Order: sequence, then structure tokens, then C-alpha cells
Amino acid sequence: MTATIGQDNQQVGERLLTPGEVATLFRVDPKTVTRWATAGRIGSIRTPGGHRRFREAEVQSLLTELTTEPEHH
Amino acid sequence: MTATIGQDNQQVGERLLTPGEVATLFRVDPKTVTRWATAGRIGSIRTPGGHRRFREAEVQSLLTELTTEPEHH
DNA sequence: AGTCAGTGGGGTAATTAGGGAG
DNA sequence: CCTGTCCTAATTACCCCACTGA
Repeated sequence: MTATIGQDNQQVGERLLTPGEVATLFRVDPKTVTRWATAGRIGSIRTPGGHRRFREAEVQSLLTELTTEPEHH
Repeated sequence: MTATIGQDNQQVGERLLTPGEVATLFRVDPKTVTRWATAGRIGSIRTPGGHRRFREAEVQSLLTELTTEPEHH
């Protein structure tokens, strides 16, 4: 089957986030998110106008990856 | 595997996308896609009524072209 | 004939990019 | 080395109303 591209059917797990949204998740300034992208620390998709979009899946994995849980005895 | 031809479709690469569909792929407003067409950043086809349609192949290549993978090391 | 989500055109706010200094 | 802030220019988002498309 050929994948159909609709609003409710873009490829699963390919939802994109704006710099502001990513910044909110990490509690940092959007400018910082931009620096991460420039440094290659996080992948990005640019619009034809030059604005960046980020893959939600990648952001989420990055969040959990850098998360340290406390040890409970 | 990559499908060649859909059931009631045309040839691959000739499928047309609506402004809303393109907007979803880039996570932008449909009006923004219209501005891209006006600015000549993306090719467009007009219906007799004036509505714009976009070539899926062009959109996909544009999407891939503007995508940057994260450097892991 | 009529419904109705999507689009076009115009105009005005809100984000973002990019550089630079702290 | 990393981050938040100030600045300007560019890009994008949201508002209206009228028309198209299926």
C-alpha cells in the first residue's frame, strides 16, 4: 500500500515540535535549543523559510536519556 | 517495500498534495505554504478555481534536503 | 440545490534566526 | 564551555470574509 499523507495520518512518530515547545520541555530558552541544533546535539528539520522543527520522538528519548532517577532504599 | 502505483492513483511522483497536507509535514500553517509558493520557494499547480496543489516528490525531497541528523559521539 | 471543510487574499500579532556583548 | 538577554530583520501564526472543491 502507498502511504497516504493526511493531517491525521502523517507517519507515526514523526510529529514535529517548534523551538519554543522544545524549550518548554527542557525549561530552557528557545535560543539554547537553537544552539543544540547548531552544535549537532539534536537533529532538526528546517522550513523553506529557515525556521527549525524538531522530532518529538528524538526530543523525548533525549529527555529520558539524560534523566537520572533517585535510588530508593 | 516502496509501492509503485496505488489503486486509483497516478504514477509515483505525480501525486499532488494540498496546502494543508504540506503544512502538516513541515509543522506550519497552511497559509505559510501558500507564501512559499508565492515566494517561489516551492513549485505549485493551480486548479481552475485558483487553489494550489503541490507535487509530493518535490515536497519529500525538500523535506529530506532540509533535514539534519544529530551527531552522536 | 445545499452542505461544509479547505483555501485564497488581506492585515496584524507572535516566534524565530542571527549576531554580539555580558 | 554553556546559557540568558538585547537587538533587528525575517518568517510564521492567527484574525477577518468570500470562494472553491468534493
